[in-house]
Amino acid sequence: MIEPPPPFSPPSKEGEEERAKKVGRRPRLNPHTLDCDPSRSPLRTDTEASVGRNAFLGVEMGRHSCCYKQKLRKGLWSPEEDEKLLKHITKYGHGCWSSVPKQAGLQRCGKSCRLRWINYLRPDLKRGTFSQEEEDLIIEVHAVLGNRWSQIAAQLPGRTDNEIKNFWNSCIKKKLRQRGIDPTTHKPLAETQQGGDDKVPANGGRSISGATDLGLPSSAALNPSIPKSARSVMQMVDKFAGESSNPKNSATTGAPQFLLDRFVASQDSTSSCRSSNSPGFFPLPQSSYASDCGGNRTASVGLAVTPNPLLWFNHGSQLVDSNPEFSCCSAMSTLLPSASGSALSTWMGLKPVMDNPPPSCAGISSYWEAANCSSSSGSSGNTGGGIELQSNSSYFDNGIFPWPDLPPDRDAPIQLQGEPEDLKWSEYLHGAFPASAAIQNQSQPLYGDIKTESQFMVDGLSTCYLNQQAQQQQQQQQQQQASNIYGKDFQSVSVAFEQI
DNA sequence: AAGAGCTTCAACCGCGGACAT
DNA sequence: TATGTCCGCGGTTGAAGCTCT
Repeated sequence: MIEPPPPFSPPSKEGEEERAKKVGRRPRLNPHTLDCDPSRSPLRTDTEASVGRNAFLGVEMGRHSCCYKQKLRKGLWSPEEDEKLLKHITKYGHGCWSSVPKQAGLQRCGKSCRLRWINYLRPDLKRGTFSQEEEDLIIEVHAVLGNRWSQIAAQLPGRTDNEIKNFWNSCIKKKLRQRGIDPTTHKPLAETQQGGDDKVPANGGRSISGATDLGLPSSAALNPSIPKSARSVMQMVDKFAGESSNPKNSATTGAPQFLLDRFVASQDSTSSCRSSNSPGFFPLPQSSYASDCGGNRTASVGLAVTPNPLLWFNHGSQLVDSNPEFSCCSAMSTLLPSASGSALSTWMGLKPVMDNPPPSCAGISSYWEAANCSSSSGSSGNTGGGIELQSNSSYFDNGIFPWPDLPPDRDAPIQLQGEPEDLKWSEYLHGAFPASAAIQNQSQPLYGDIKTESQFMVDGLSTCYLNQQAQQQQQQQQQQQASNIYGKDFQSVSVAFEQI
């Protein structure tokens, strides 16, 4: 039984209002999807796009190749365009993006369609303000990943890289500076200014040095007495070094070293805190960002804030198996439980493998895969780590999204903070775009190789924000999903992993 | 009331990687 | 191996809306 996607939450006016309220302004009126009443719209209508970036453009330097063939629209999307794209992708999946506009009857390039879908129309998008937990998580993950927005976004279900990037640039940066923290280095501004280089740390762009933060020697990673599991981390670091040579990754060059430092530190100093089957706990300094974020918050996820001076990450230990190499990966997942899927697999070139993930790690395992799925759902496989959710006749034979048959809880959007403004997909189908309702009964794929969007990411990290009971329920669901959806992939990847 | 300046964020641009031929 | 195509990512742009004077 394939789980249906989460209910579609179209961009909601209330969400915008909430966001606007937070930033102290009136809600921005977006006539495209927030409100289709053009009388409210200060923006141009579909036929008014004649100036600036909203104009029809012909061939232009730098345009994507698919844009050369015909005059294509640019600029803001009209409600009609949105509806066309939404209907098309909902019905057929996006397949090859370059063919989407043609198939959907849009005068857009595939790239633009992809962007619109990913950033605005995707059913699993969460709208509204960023919660404090999300904000903290962004900061923490940014400290490790740098400006890898897509990977950061993978840690925040329902958020897009663009959204996070904008949020970072417009809000978080400012906040951090106000707190005396350099948003680039995540170090105190005074320190970075003294160093004379407030943009790029002297260690080659390392955002955070765990050893430094902990007052530990960064050379600890080179300690010959470190256990095998830590050495395998070093191997991963070595592997990462290749990637870090890429200038684009310079901002995060030190992340694995940072992980390694902490791993070693944990091996050295936390033995009394370790469980028998856990390779290590990772002490992290108290988030310096949490100071004015309402001190009582206690997040249940690794990269979140805690009132304690040190964060101790315990992933439940059942994830760890007897294979020290794997244990090492598990340890990494402990440190970065949410980053493990996309980030770590990218860093390390490894994928987590569990043939039969135990309940305790079902959420993680499904997340790992789901994160990749999410981040590369539109990919043609070039990420190497993602699992493509190819369209399957079984998906379509019964209708793409058979939500009317869902039990009530299936219709409840998974929300971090509870956002009542989020419309349910079924409501949406009968609301903003009534014509879309017919989609449910139409289901002949156009392509032989369609990447349907009907399987959006399993909401792995959201468990961090749910209460424990809901968390357990969701983990069970995720386990079920993981075993159902990715069972074959687990098996195949498992074989591959054994060869490592 | 007007407009300058600022903020927000949707969308574009260009690059690099993966893949096909 | 070379070339072309496609995709995804991160940086940037600029319109819309807000605040301040």
